[in-house]
Amino acid sequence: MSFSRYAFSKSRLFLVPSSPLSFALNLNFSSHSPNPSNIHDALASFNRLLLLRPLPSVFEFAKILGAIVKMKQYRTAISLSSRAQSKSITPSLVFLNILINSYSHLGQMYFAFSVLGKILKMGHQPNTITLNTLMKGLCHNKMVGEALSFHDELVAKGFLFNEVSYGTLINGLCKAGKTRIAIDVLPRIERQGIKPDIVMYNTIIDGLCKDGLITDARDLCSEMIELGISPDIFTYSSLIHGFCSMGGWKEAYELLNEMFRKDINPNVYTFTILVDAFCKEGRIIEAQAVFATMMKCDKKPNVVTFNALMDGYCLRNNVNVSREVFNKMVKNGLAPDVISYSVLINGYCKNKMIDKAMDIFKEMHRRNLVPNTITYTSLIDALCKSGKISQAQNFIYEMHDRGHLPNIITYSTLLDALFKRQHFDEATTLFKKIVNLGIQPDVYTYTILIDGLCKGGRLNYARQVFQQLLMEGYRLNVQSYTCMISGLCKEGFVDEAMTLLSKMEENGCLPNLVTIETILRGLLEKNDNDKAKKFLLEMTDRGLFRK
DNA sequence: CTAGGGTTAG
Repeated sequence: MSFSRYAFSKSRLFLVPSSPLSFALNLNFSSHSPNPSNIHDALASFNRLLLLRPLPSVFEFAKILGAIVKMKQYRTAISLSSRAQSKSITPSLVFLNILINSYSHLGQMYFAFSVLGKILKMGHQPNTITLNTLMKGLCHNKMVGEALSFHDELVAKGFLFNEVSYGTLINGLCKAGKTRIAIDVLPRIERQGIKPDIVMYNTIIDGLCKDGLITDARDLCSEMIELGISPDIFTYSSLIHGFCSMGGWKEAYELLNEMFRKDINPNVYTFTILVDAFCKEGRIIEAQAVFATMMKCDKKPNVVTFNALMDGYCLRNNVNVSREVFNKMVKNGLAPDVISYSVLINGYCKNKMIDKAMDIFKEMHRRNLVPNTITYTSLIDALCKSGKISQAQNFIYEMHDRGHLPNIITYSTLLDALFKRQHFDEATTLFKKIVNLGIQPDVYTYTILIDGLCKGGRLNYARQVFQQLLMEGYRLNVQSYTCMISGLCKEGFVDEAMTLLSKMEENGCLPNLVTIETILRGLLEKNDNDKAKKFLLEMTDRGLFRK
């Protein structure tokens, strides 16, 4: 795909959204801060500049725009830039680069590229920052392939990229789940005389950790060290995160000690990773201890830290304490975000306190926070589970209206609800609808489907789906296999269930206690007591009852 | 005054 049509598009396409009312002339002549640190000061400075005669240079305007973008107020940056331009400020390259960044953050890549068009039309030469910003925008908006073609197109025209360019592309690839391709980038850029640096290595190390390939991540880290690049706080945070999420507490602890030895002090990221990891294991006491240590080290917890802790309490069904943590965060001067509210809503929902959840939902509206697909999904799940299907349906409509479309998790929730309420035909129809919408079912969806079909007396249909998935080599998990095994046992096909048990192990999926119990029960129900005894002994010998 | 890496929710 070529981007030339973006780059050379007519400037009439350069439409700017209308200015938000929020900054209706905030003229504050007394505050004379050259580096505004809050949005009101920034707006005031900008307005002041616009009133000066002669008009200050574009440099001054770009400086404020840069500060506004650092505060993530992209819409404001865009509005201000169009106001400056309407007052006959001629935008500089830096000014326009900032604008590209703002559009990219808002997901408006078409406008971002029309700014590139404007740059060319004005006779500016786009610099590496311009192009890197565009590539980053494409990557963040799920267009990594386009970012790569854009890069190739420019290389073909003789443009030279730098370390930041490749750091951007590598990150885009990793975040798109294409870590292997990201790794292949390293030798390729070396041939162009660009040295892989610590950012690129850290990005890939993090990607490998997230793929569960912690050994590969460690190997890559060693490779980096051999090249004379020492791991930094980013490297350690990613590796510690990787180990924690796989239960490798010993290794995580060793890495932490290694950090201390090297005088690399944990920061808010490192601490939050630990708080979160302990919370997810249900070890809330340890999470609290990390939190306390963090304060002692004079590292301030941020919203993310508080959110992780709140979720930890919710996971232990302690939604009231979670709410206290929420209040504590506010007392600490932090502003709860969409995730804080979603965690609380989910906590109340899981405890069947839907009214409380709805109160929080309204409160978040009052704070001008916009619920997203995840927030809605929690509510929909709770409503379905308590039989309030029409209310759940209303939320689905609301999601569409607000542009937060249901995703596979939302649909899986609905599918589960329909099966649990034994609306088998509606459930089957919904599954077909999901596929028709082009939404890829995940392993949870398939498990819900197979389980629902089995329990709905449609074993043959379930079998068919399962066979299909096995043939496609789809990575099913222990729950999926166990559902199918359970369905087979219930209809008396215990031999087939045992064949499937071998099959799952062949496919590298170990049975758990539920799987074994299911088969055992199947055998006993058929009065195959000898077989049951033999099976039990075999499983005991293999140590499958430990843990 | 502008560009790349690590933390949270269903």
